[in-house]
Amino acid sequence: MLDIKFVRNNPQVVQDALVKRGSAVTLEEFLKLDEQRREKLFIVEQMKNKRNLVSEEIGRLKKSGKDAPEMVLEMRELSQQIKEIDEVNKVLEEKLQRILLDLPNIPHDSVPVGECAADNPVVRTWGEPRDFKFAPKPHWDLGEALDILDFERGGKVTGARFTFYKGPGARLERALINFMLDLHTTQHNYVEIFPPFMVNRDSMIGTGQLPKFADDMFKIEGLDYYLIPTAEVPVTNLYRNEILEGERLPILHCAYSACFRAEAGAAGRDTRGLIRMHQFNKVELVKFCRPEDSFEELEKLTRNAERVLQSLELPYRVVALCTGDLGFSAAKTYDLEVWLPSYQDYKEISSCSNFVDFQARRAGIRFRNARGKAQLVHTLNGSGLAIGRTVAAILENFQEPDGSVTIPEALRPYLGGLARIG
RNA sequence: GGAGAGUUGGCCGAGUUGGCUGAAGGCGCUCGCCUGCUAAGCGAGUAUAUGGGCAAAACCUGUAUCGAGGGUUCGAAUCCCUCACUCUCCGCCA
Repeated sequence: MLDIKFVRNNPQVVQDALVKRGSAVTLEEFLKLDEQRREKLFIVEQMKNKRNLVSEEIGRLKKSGKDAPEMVLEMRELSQQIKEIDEVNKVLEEKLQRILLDLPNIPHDSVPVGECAADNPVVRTWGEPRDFKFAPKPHWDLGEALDILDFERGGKVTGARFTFYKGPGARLERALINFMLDLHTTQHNYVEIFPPFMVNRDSMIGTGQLPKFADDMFKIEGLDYYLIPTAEVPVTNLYRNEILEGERLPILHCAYSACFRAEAGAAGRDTRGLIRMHQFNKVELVKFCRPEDSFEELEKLTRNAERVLQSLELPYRVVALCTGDLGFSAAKTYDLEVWLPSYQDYKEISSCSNFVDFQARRAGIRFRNARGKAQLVHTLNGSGLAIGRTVAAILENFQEPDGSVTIPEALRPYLGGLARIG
């Protein structure tokens, strides 16, 4: 959420940002409502001031044994008027709040201007896509042939975009989770969190999923709880409505969680394999830091996520999301894209973002600055990494002509020394 | 699921015959004084949000906030209703 005062005083800056994002939203309605609200607020607060003063006076008179029926009568009427204006104001406030909650973050100055993913500049590339001397298979074929992935039964037992991992496949998934958590906790100083996989509405609003993206989420029937689309939600909301001691910053957390996404609007995309599932596993990195440090922390966080791909010897590239492709809450985002032979392309496996104070304002996450004043923190997060897509990348990039798959060296200790599947 | 108790400032904890209580007292913290050092002592300060003064900072000022929402009242931390959460006992369960 943007600062209401900032929007009020810099409407053109906000409007320009909306245009750069490719949004057609205008601020006219907001500015009009805001003006109305402040006008009414000023009036009603003066009325309340009068009521407070007169009520005190009535109290004093009563204490000294006197009565003041005409004052009571007058105040009764005033209170009625206050109530009416308060109701009007409440409606105005709700409208304003809704508009504010639906406004996306302002892209940072360093974000390239562009319309869509095709405009995302490549920042750097690591590793070389392997030159296969045979026709490489897609991971879904490899997985089924090796009997480690079972999409068909996933469909039977639950539905489309669900799968079973089996035998060494299941262990590979588990190994990757442990490998990544160990890497980030022991090498990068993140403190591990194991979060709830369901959260309440306030948490979803805090990180920006609600109210705008309700269709992307699975909601628990009969409760105001949602399955988390990423561990970012529970972990960022850990400190919702708290004022943190400044010395604690930056706070670094990593968390494994299952992630649940409705994938509304993704019908027909990535229908085969592990790439786009309703349920997938992910290790997430989350940071809370001082405003002045956040862009440097984003660079570090991105490097931390890259380290996973490097350790697994998976070729990848880093792209900077352009203004048109930037997520709703983000001020700046780097995507890590891993090479997938089946796509003959790089495919997103991690998204690392700086949200500046956008989430912190929604979630009320603050710290005490040097002057002892409460100030909003900056929040960041990034996948470190998506597990399912990592499995896909390993299967495809490390496949052998006979259909077996070599396990990257770094991962073998987590598989009891296993060097090859199949 | 059944029964009971509770939810006040960074923390502890007063306040339940409604009326200068944004909130006593204590602890903690900050600054100052004092002091060979430390400790103790003394003094002052110490919430957040949102409006106005003003374009902004400092500052001044209004309003709101005692789990959340609603009600009664001239006036609610205090009375009433609904909900959430925490704790204890019972039941059930991994």
